[in-house]
Amino acid sequence: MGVAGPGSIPSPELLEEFSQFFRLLSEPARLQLLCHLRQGPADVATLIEATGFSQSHISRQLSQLQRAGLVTCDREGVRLIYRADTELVEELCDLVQKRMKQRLQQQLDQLQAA
Amino acid sequence: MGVAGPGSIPSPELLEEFSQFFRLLSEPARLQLLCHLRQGPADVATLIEATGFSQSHISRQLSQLQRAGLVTCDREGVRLIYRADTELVEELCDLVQKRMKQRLQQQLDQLQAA
DNA sequence: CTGCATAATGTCTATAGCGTCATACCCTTC
DNA sequence: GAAGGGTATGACGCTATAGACATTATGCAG
Repeated sequence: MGVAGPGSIPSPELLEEFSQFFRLLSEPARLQLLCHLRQGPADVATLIEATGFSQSHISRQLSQLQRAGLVTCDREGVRLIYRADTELVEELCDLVQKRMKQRLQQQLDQLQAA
Repeated sequence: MGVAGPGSIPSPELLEEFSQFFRLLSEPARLQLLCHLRQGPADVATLIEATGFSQSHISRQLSQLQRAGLVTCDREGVRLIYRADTELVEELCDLVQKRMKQRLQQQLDQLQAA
C-alpha cells in the first residue's frame, strides 16, 4: 500500500532514487526556475533576466531537471524553449504547504492555550 | 490555486522553506529512518541495530526531522521512543513513485515503437 | 565557408552538509 | 546526591555540489 508494501523497507537503490529526486527540489534556484516555467514556456534569455543567474548556471540546473524529466526543451529558431512538467511539482509543493500551514496553526493554538 | 497563486513567483523565503523541506528528504539515511519508523515507534538502540548507523549520526538526523515536525519523541523510562508522522512522507513518495513508473513506461513505449 | 548568435561543458573555488570520534549533558535509579 | 546508561553536541575531515569564468560545441544566416 505504501512505498514498498506495508512493513517493509525500500531497497537501498529505491531510497537512493527517491533521495535524488527530492534533492532536485532542495535547491531554491531550481525551484525558482520551475516556478518561472510554470507561467509558461520560456527561452534561456528570459530565464536569465528573470532570475539574474548566469547562463552557465541556468544551463546546468535545467539539464539536471531535464534528466529527471521535469523539463523539456524544443528548438525555436536559434533559441531553446524550455517547458516544465509542473503538475507533479505543484502537487508536491501543495502537500508541503498544507503541512506548513498545519504546523503554524498548531503552534498558534499552543500559544493561545498558554 | 497553486503554490503562491497563479502566475506569481513565490517569495525567496518561501522558496527557501520548500527547498529546506525537500532537502530533508534528499538524504537516504533520513528516508531510511523514516521508513523504519513507519513500521511503528522505536527507540534509538533499535534504529542503530536496524540501520547500522552510529548513535550520534542517528541523533543528528532525528533532530533534523524533529525540527521539521516529521518526528516526535517521548521518554519511556530511560529511553527515548521516536514516532514518525509518516502520512505526508508517504503521500510525497507515492507521487514520486507514480511519476517514476510513468517515465519508465514512456521509455519502454519509445523503445517498442522504434 | 565564414561569422555570429545561443547553449553546453571543463575547470576552479567556496561552501554546505554528512559521518565519526570524543566529550558533555540529562535523566533515571539506587 | 552519586553513579551509570542513554542522548545530544563540539570539533574535525571528507565529499559533493553550487556558482562563476572561460572555452568549446552547435545551429543559423549571409
